Amino acid sequence: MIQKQKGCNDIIGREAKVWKYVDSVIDAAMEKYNYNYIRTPLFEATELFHRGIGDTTDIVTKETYDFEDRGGRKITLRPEGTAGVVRSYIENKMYGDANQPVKVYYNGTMYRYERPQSGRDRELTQFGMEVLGSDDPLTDAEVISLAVNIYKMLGLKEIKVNINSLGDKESRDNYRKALLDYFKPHIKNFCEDCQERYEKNPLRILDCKVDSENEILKNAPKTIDYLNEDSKNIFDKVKDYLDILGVSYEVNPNVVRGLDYYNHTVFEIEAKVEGFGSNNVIGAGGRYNGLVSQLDGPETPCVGFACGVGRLVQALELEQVKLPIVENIDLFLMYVNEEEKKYAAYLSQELRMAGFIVDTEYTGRSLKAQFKQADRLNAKFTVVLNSEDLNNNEVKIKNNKTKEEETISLDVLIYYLDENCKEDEYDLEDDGCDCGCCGNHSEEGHECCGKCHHSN
RNA sequence: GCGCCAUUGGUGAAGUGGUUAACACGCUAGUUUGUGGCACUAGUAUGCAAGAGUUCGAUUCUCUUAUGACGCCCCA
Repeated sequence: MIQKQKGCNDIIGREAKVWKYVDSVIDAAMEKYNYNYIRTPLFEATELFHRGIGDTTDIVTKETYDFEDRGGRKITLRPEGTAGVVRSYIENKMYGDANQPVKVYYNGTMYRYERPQSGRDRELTQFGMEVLGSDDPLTDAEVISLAVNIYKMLGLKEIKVNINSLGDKESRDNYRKALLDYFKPHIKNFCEDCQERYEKNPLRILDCKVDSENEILKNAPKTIDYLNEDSKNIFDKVKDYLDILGVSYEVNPNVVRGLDYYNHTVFEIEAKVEGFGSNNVIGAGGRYNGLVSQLDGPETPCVGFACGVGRLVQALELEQVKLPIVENIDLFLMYVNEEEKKYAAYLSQELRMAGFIVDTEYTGRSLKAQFKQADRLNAKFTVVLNSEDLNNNEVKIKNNKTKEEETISLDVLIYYLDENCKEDEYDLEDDGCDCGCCGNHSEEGHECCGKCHHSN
């Protein structure tokens, strides 16, 4: 048997509906903030990621899917979304667009050559947004609040925003130097990995798991103490705007993104869900003012955010968030003989065109088994087609919930369904909630009926 | 890249170096001349991830590979 590739997943059944729903919420939110959907290729020239992400760490050298195509070109499956968006921004000369800044969002699969473990797969889906062409701290705040609002609209309750600032290049360099000086006399007492990090990526010592309780680590210099005047002002503005947008956050000096291209604002969003362990960071982002020019574009300030959809779905499941997912059909058509079957085929087509969700029997099962199938499909109504009834231009329709059966004229079937199914749909969307399902259920002081899909 | 544990029908699983691989759910059919969901009866893995080895004999022991779970490295 041919199995799926390591770290890849088939998303099927109810879970697939959850993904579809999450996608629809993302689309709706992005539309409100006026971010435009962008699709870029799944694979790009390897060089894009080498120059974009930088080859300082293991990431680009060991953890991407690289291959040569038949023409000998070096290709890499995209491991993240930003590099492709920036490439497209430059190639399509979006810096010349009348509308500035350029606000885009993406939602698609990424590929990372890693050993799978909890919350990490080789094929993963990320959505994210980028604002290119503005250094206004309001864009930093807007990106963070948009991310937070998407989580809230989905009904995620316990989320925490950690922000930090790395400052501009000068601040970053000063900080890095201070950090190296600080750790120099102590590093030999740290774990092996940290000793290596000291050489390769000293900022990451700050979130070492082994040495996290080490007093020396706890008292390490903080990025925000090394911000120069400009950087400090920018960070203060970002915090101001976040307050105005109603986003609660915590300044966490240990948030340091691994890549070189980040400067100024960096942030991570955690889902505080029981059983999520160390994989509770569901989204992260920051400002990357140097990336566009690094990829041969004009000097362009940018800020962005990305979120792993898999982890997000996992968080929704762990929090047992109720989602408005339709798992029923309007009508199941049953029959026994060939004549009735033909009519079932005809009628199902007509009703589908009229807007109803209709299914019928395809496996030659007994009537008894067909009823079971109707139950399994959660059919609101069932019809057993009967030659005699059909000759009288009639049909017996049964409400599968109340078990009441009525004989109605075929001519009014559509109106009958229209009336009775519409009501059901209204119930479903409304969920009996009077509060308007505003997505603010995690806000303090907001009262909820407790019946809608945002509550447990 | 490193480590650790696992893999038995459609599903949850029990089990053993030796004949027909428990049990339950599900599914299909019947009891019910075309109205189910209950009940009862019957059927439902020539098969224990794949390949190789040890053995008279392997689902069981050994090795290799694949996949899954969880750690480490790394984390875009």
